[in-house]
Amino acid sequence: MWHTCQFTRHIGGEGMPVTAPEGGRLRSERLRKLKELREQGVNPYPYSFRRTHLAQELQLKYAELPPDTETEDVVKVCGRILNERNTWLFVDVFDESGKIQLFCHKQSLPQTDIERLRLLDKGDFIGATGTIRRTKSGELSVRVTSYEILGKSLLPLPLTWDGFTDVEARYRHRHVDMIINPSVRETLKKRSIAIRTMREFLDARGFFEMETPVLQVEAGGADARPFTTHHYALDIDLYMRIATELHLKRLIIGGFEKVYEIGRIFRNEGISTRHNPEFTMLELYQSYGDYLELMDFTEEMLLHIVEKVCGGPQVQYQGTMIDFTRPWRRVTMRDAVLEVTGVDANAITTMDEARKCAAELGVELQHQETPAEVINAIFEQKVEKTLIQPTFLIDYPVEISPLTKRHRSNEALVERFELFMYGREHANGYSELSDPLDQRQRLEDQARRKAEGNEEAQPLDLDFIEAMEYGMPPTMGIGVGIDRLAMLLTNSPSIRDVIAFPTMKPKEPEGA
RNA sequence: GCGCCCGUAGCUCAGUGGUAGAGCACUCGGCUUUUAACCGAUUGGUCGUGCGUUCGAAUCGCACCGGGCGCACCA
Repeated sequence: MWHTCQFTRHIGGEGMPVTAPEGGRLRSERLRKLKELREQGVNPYPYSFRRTHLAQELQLKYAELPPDTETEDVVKVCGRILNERNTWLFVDVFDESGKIQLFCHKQSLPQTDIERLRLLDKGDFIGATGTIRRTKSGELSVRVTSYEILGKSLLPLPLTWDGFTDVEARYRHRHVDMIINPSVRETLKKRSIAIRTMREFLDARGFFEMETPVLQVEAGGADARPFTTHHYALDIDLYMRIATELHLKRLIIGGFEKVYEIGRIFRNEGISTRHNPEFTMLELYQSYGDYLELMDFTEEMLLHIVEKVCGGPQVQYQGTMIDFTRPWRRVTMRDAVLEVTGVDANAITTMDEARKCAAELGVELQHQETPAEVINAIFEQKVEKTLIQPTFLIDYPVEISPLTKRHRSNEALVERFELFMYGREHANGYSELSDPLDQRQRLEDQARRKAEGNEEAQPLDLDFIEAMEYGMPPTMGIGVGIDRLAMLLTNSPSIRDVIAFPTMKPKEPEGA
């Protein structure tokens, strides 16, 4: 797309020389104005501006000021010009808080300043000094007595009546998207507040935030394909982490009793409205707790965040009310599958029975080796989408949970839950396996399967197993997908909406 | 990885085999000291890229690039 190429060339900054492209007429106009400003001795990129008020502060402070009223209150405001009317008589300036109108009348401004207005463009940053007034038509304004350009823009913003809606252009030029579509900033602000609230919640309970390695020799702790990278000095390939689990548990072994990390995770898998190759996950571990206590803890934490960000225990997501009021439903995997499909996991003991059952339900199978894994596949393909309100699915088969403690009353199960909302997995928690001999056996089993070609089976992390042999307390641990939580809290249909700069494939092939 | 759909001016979109268009934006002019998203004129395009079919391709075919949605994988 030609227009995108132009953006890429000038904003994308892919190391290409910045030359005026063929047809860069709009940009040329602005370069002309920039030159003219400099010739007049005006620095189009000055160093600072000290404002007295944000736009929103003025709107609140003068909310009662009646129309067609002048004051002598002098203020200084600054922001980006996004609209202009009546040949720069009225100028709409936006700062982070909102809009304030500038009133640039020749009675208040020197002639040179009036003439210089024609060198401004929509998109420029401006700082203005003047008195507060409300116009006849009711718009709160600053009657400008002096102004200065704070940053000249060279590229035109898509400030048209039709808006800026091209999805690809919006994601590739997110800074433009944020300027044109304020909801983008609102969404990212809510995400930020959610994460801040989460930190405050955990810090208030005595947790320590930790930072564990991103670059790893073996990427363990989850079932996923990792990214590979290379360290030149050591001349070794390294993996980007797919989870923080194993290192955080080593911190538990090392004597920390409450730790968490809110960190970027990298998984080399498909991209969709619910998956970005890099995403953010909270993982937390607490000694001496089990998965039952952890479910209570999770309810409390997420409810707190929802109330803080959304003002109540309920959120409207894509037309569906999600209610976080405690307690949340807890259902075993066996019961959930039984309810939806009529299949009783306990009645299926052989792979032949399991395969037949899956085929009847139209469930596709891949690496499944045991009936339990087939039941899990049936759950994922048939039951998961039905879990709309917050639901803890509990008691998973041992085969698919190599890091989880066996169920206290059933050897074939583990003490694990996953939290589902709107048919999507949002969190995964369990009573952490702390028996080193059991752990070694289960990871060896995973390693065998990896060797047999299952790329998502977990590797054998000998450092981790050795650490556990020094002794590990009973521990509860959970991972929470921050991006998906942010989607729910902001009613965002795509994960890309809650990520400032989502992963995009380059427009041109490498080396082109 | 698979399926369906999309890519035309800075933005939003028409045009589906016969001279590349509209609105907004930009530039110039007009009018105007309280709203101009006005009026007039101008300007602006390798029609995503390439190869074909054809007298003639934005339009039809094939391949490729990029994107959206759904499926799969997962969080």
